[in-house]
Amino acid sequence: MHITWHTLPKTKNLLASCLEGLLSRSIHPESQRDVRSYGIFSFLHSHSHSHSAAAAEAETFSSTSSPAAMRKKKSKNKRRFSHEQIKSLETMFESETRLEPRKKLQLARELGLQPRQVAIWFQNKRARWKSKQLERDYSILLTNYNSLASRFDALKKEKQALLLQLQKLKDLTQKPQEQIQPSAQVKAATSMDSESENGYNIKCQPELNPSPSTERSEHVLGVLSDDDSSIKAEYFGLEEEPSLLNLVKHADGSLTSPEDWGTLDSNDLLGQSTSDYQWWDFWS
DNA sequence: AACAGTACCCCGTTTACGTCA
DNA sequence: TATGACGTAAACGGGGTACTG
Repeated sequence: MHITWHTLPKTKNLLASCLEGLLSRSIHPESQRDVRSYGIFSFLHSHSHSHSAAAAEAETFSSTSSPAAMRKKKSKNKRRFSHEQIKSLETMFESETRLEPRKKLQLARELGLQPRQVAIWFQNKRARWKSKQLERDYSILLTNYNSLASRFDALKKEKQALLLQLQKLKDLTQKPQEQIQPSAQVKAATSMDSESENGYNIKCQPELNPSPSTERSEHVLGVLSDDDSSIKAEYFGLEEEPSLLNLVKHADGSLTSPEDWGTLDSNDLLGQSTSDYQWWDFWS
């Protein structure tokens, strides 16, 4: 038997009927449905039909229509699903993103598609949906990061102002130390514990342990060294979360590890930093 | 318990169509 | 009108997992 492109549909139909016969005798009926939607069955049914249909259309249109119209008509039926089919599939996808086998068969029957086509459409749809979801998540994260960054900058400025104030107060306490008697020092020290003029309660303990106080002020001044990344890392508690650190570093639009996104709840970014680490912990 | 067969999933890629400059 | 580039939907293949006999 000599098989050409013209005899191919007939050949395929012959093979398909043979396989149908074999299938009905050898495989449990419940299993037949999926076997029919796979591999050679899918090929024999869909392609033989689509090719013969396309060939028929080609014959119909070749004599009457322009090549462009013919191509349009041909492609319209050959590949893309119709709007009605897409609509039904979308509707079903909204209710459940994974189809039960029975529903898949029913839907395929209703839409005139192969069950495998429905399954593949759902697979592709899930992939598209996931991709869109990633874009949405990224957008949310970026928004959160921007608001957090601006909040951080505001706090940083506030901290600078408070440190200046602290330095002034220290100068005030050290000058009397040199000039005034010890009794006056105690008075000055106790007054330091009271509320400062801007409303912030700054605790200093120079009289109890002068050297740690000095260390602390050095530490504070060290933090003051405009090393934003170290400050941010410390502030956000990112030393324990390298992935978050990377996220912050790359939040300019170059997030490089999308596989980590799934584990990253955008709420954590705000929640963790605010609940576990207060802004005044900078120097306390 | 180990194994083969099957169905389904995800992921990356290919194929083919639709659109636009 | 034809054409090539490009985006996208449909389809495929491979690898993995769960289930069943």
